[in-house]
Amino acid sequence: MNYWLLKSEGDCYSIDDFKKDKKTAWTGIRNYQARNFMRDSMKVGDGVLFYHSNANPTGVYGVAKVVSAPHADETQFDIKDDHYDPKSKKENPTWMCVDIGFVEKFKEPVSLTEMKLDPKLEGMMVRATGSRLSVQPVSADHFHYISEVLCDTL
DNA sequence: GCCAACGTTGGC
DNA sequence: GCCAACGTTGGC
Repeated sequence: MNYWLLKSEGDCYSIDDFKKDKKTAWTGIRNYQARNFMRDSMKVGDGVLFYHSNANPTGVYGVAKVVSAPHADETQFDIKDDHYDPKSKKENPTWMCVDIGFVEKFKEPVSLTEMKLDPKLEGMMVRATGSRLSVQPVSADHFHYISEVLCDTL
């Protein structure tokens, strides 16, 4: 079982939208490294930290889980979609996504500031400056620490 | 809104 | 294949 951190901009798709939807296809990822993680390494049941960038505060807002195998991201074929990719072919889609299911929303978000200050989270990818990757692997220890310890002790 | 860091593009 | 120019991300 693997663990991940997925980034979303708060005004684009928020944790409240997600809570309402219960389940969503994680579309619009147009970065090869992020795609490769979804395509090659994500499995049904994997744990996901739901992260908001450009939010106040920036940080982890809740937990989700992977609920589908990787499949083609349909937005790449939709000419009206912002993420339309004219180079991608139906027979051989460039971009893949997975579906994720809502698990919980934290009472208070675990802020990036807090995560950066906590020695237990040393080495976490999201702490690195210039870490723009929107799909990041997270260690089991870091996942459990954030979703079971930090979010309850605020 | 600013700007640093990063990814992608395209000329050569 | 190099690298400069450009566009985007994301913290502040």
